[in-house]
Amino acid sequence: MARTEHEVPDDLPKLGGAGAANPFLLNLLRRDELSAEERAIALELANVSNEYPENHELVSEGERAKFSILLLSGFAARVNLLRDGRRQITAIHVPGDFVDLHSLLLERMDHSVVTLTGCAVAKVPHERLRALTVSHPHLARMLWLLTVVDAAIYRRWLVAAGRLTAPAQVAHFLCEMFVRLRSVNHAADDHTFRLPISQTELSDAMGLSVVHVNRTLQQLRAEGLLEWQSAQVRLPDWDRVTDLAEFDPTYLNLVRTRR
Amino acid sequence: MARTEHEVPDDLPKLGGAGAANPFLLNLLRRDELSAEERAIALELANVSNEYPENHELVSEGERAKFSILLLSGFAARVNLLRDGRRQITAIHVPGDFVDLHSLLLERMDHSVVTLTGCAVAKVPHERLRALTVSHPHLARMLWLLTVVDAAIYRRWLVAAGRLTAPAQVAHFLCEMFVRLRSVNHAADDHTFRLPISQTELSDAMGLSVVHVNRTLQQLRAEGLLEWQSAQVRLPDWDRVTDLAEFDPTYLNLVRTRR
DNA sequence: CGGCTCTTTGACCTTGCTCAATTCGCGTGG
DNA sequence: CCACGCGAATTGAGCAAGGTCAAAGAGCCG
Repeated sequence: MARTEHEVPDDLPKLGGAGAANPFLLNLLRRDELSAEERAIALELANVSNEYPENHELVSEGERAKFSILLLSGFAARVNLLRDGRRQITAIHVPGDFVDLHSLLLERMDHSVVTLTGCAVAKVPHERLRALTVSHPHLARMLWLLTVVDAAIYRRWLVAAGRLTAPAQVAHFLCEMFVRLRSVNHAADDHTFRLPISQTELSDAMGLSVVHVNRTLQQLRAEGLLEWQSAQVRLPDWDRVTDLAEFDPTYLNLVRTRR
Repeated sequence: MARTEHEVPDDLPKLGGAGAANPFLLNLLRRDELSAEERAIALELANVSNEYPENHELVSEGERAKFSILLLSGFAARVNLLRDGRRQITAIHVPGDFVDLHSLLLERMDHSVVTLTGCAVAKVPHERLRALTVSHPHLARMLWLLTVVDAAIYRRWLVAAGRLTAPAQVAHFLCEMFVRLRSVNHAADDHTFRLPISQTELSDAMGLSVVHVNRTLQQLRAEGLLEWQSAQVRLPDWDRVTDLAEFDPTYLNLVRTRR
């Protein structure tokens, strides 16, 4: 995880114009170019949308899914429950994430996906996706890429959980959230963004206790690395916070290249 | 992670006959049926093999890979280094694993892959794989599946790291290794298998200190859950060890179904 | 004005870490 | 055959990060 550069690339293209409002398309366009036809299909996949309230189970453990869920607005979490009721959140999903693409290939869900806020989602039938792997291989590779980026994020969370102190781990998470949200135009350049998750949820994601997360946040605040009030987060000192977290955004693959 | 059944399916097909000796083909055949042509291609991918000694860096952090590495024999690890030299192993790969399939879609490697033993590997050019996504969509989906299973394993490691005690975490790892090795015919039905990794490597995978891993192993031994001498591991009480670890093999997707 | 959820605090405990030293297994050269 | 070297496994002692339990504030909505 040696860093060659700390900074988020300041040359993140603004990607205005058609479809820029659609976070899913944006997610793809950050990483490769798409033909007009591919863009049209992507927009169509993200078209029909259902609304769900906070705390709704979008995907249930044990089920055999018939469609994959694309998150258009709101936040969701991948949750694993333990016998004694404790839980681990293995991923936080933000607008534009194809939350449940994995289920296309998994025989049976080994975890559930829950909304953390009200969410608008598109449900894409697996048949449709399977057909795309035949008719549009490049677009299919882009979807594959999304799952591979998910995997890269898991790896980074593993590193953070295994080898960083609590403050560094939390800082790493916040840096990641900032970069991911900014890539879909949900974060401002001054490192401010909306993060509507409770400390309990954060503690489940970090594998820490709520009490310790609370104290960790206070510590980050005291060191001038974090402001967080009523779901508004700001990272006032990006250089120091990325340094503490050993954060290097390479793993997010926010680079346009042939895939 | 509620378990519906602890046991590894005892009906794991033996999958004898042509190609059964090839762990990569086996890995695919455990999860779906393949046409004769697909089987031929899979065998061909796993054909030309290079040998590397222990502790060889197969993939280096920062590089732009031009081929993916398929592991035919031996053990390898995905490694992330931290600034201070500490490291986290995010995955252990066993024979048959398409270790580095992820690099097909990643722009630049954010971690390295290192052999833990002598290894025989096949290097598959990315061009070849990209062509397969066009010419053989189903086979491509099977490769996609392999990366999605990798992701499922990461998630499970996250749960174990975040919410299990050290003994349970280590036990979970050993259960997983057993099931994965058995699926490529590298483990016996009496829960014995060869696991040529040092306690230091295990500690890097678990995110624990070597000292603590050593004590944890002693504890598992004392409780009659583990025998481990000179790279031979045995789990004498499968029911109790899966219970301790809350191990449920569903996430490994060792089920033949349409993908 | 409750009632509810989320955040914060205090006190105390325990898991797992660090540092440092032995011991063991095993291959090598004498 | 045996001393030596070396990496890996093991042990001991003391410490610290993070957990648990329980209670007290804060913010928000009906």
